[in-house]
Amino acid sequence: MKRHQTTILDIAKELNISKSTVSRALTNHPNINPETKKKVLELAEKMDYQRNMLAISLITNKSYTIGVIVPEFISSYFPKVIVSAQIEASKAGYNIIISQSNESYETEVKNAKVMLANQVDGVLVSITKETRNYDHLKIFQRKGIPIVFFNRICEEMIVPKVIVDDYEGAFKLVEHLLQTGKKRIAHLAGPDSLSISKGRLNGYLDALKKHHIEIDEELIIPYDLSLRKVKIYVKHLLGLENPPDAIFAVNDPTAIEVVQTIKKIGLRIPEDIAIAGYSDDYASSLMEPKLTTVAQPVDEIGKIATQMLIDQINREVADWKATTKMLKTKLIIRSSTVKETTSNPE
Amino acid sequence: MKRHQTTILDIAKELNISKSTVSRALTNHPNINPETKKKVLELAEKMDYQRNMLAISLITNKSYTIGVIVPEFISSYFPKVIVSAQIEASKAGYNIIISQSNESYETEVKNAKVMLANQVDGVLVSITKETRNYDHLKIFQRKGIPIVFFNRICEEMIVPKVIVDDYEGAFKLVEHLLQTGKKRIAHLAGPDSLSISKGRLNGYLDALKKHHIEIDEELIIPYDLSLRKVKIYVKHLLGLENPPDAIFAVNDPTAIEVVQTIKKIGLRIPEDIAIAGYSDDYASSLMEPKLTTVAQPVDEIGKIATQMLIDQINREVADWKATTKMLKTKLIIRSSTVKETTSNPE
DNA sequence: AATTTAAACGGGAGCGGTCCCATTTACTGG
DNA sequence: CCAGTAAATGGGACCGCTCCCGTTTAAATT
Repeated sequence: MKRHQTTILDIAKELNISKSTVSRALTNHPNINPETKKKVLELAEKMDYQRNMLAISLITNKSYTIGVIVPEFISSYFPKVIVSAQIEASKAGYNIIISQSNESYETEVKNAKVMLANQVDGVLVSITKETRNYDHLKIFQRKGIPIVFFNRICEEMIVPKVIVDDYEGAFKLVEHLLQTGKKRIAHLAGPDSLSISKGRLNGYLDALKKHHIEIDEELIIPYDLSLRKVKIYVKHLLGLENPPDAIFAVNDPTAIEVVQTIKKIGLRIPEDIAIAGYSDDYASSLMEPKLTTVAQPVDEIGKIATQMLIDQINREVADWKATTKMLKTKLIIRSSTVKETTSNPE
Repeated sequence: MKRHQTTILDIAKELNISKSTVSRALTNHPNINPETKKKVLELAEKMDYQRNMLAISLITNKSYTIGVIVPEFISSYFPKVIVSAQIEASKAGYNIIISQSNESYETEVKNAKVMLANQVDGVLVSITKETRNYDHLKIFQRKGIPIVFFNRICEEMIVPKVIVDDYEGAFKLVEHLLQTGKKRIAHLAGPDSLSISKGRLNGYLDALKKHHIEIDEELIIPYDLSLRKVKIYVKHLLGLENPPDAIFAVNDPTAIEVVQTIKKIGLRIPEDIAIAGYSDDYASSLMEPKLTTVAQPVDEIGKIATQMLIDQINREVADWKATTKMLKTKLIIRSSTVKETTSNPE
């Protein structure tokens, strides 16, 4: 459908002035008569004038747009981070283009190109579980477009990152499980292409070591985050001759799936088997039993990542400090690991 | 940070040809020697060339970008619709700019202007609970930029809309409650600026009428979707001399909040009081008791809305058929309304 | 009165592409 | 051998705007 634009030239003609003057009125330029300015602004309003950011961005080589690339949109984690990022970006006058990769490397690559083509001033990225090649992201670096990773970072790229202390979070969680008397703690470990998986796995391992629990490789299940497979793994674990008395899943959606499976089988949670997850999803506090998990400061993650990005954008030259900001997590103990939470007055 | 762009002129110089020829190579124009084309494409790849969509959009007056304006991002509803919309848009070569209004009218207006300034080819809109003035959306119409509403529509604008049969969904739900023997069904009704609220309320009223249940105004609570207030309303309802034996909340997040409140008070669900919601949120099937609700075909909504929008965009002239597509809902009966769902083999 | 100075505005190049209209080159047929 | 034609390329206007530089006008200074 063809559409027509009101341009500054239309305003200029109507007022019998030059487009330069109109431009000055619209951009708060000092060299302009306040009366002329007033006239222009009024007419602009009346004519439904909207500045064409494409033209402006083309000239100024600045789009005031930030790209956000996230792997998925189904868990509550990324939407929450994005809301926070959007609020922060908005404060600095930036808009956000969001794209979700559907956990597909191909889609991520495509989305990155779109961001490039649309001249974003910077990108906030969390990679998919499939991403093992980073060329599509390194282009940003080569072109001098700032990039900040959060949550699912790319370790080999030396750029700013915002993460949480996954190691410590997992460590505390596993210690908690041990304190409740559990001895055989299984772990559904995420793909080792993701640093979060590694961090959580190492926290798990070290907590066991610290408490002199022998590590049983049988209890560590490599898992690619496909929820469909959870049921199989759980049944496999329960079928072992020496089955686990607790399962620590790499994230909450997985833990929720584990709980559903266990409930269907008929075991009691947490008496027969305790379950814990990671990230404190929206549903985790609502389900029965409520899920013990490690909460991440989602708002802060979105806020800080955006601040770091805008900071980079505003820098004259690229000084690759590339600080990695690591935030603390919080262990949230609920009824999936302890029989009755101390009565919960609220 | 200053950055440099590889332009078609760089390629042209390098190859000693004109930028017109380079352009032809890059755009699959027929009038070009295949060998020249090959050379150009190879060099472009080597030089990390990325077409500048800003420049292209400026000329062609087409951005291949669709704006999406949603009121919130916290429930799973809108993210799901957006994922589906993005997939559909992508098929047609369109990208998506998403903005969420945080249920704030002001933010929605701002976001609409951003969409305009960024020259979107069309917009997909679901309004906030506060929106009562539609000038910021009518601008799109005036400028000939197609707009399609979904879910939270603007009734007074004659444009394509994608909705579900809220009336019927609520009707069936309330009939179900009556069939389980409930007699005094309360309704937490949404703001009447939203058509969905009205549809659900009318479904509720008509279902009661059909079954000759007298309507008790006391049981209909006007509610502005602020979850914090739910607790107060529930306590108020329970404190009535003739309290309800069922509560139908206008949406799932509210119903979930109702359930939490009732559980804390100590009443049994559904024996003492049954609870039902609307939209089948992610958490609804996980909580205890599982929530009876009315499911919406989210994937289809996103898909159809996007198709209708792109269809409008591709039209030569605006022929305001403005069809409203109404989709069917599905009643999902769970344990918040019936004691034990018939054992659930899966 | 002549000159300086500042305020306000106009003109035009150019951002990175597309696309129309020449122009050049090579090949065909009479 | 030359007009006619098609294929391939070049040149340049233009999309809507910013921004630099030059011009006009009026007030201030000497």
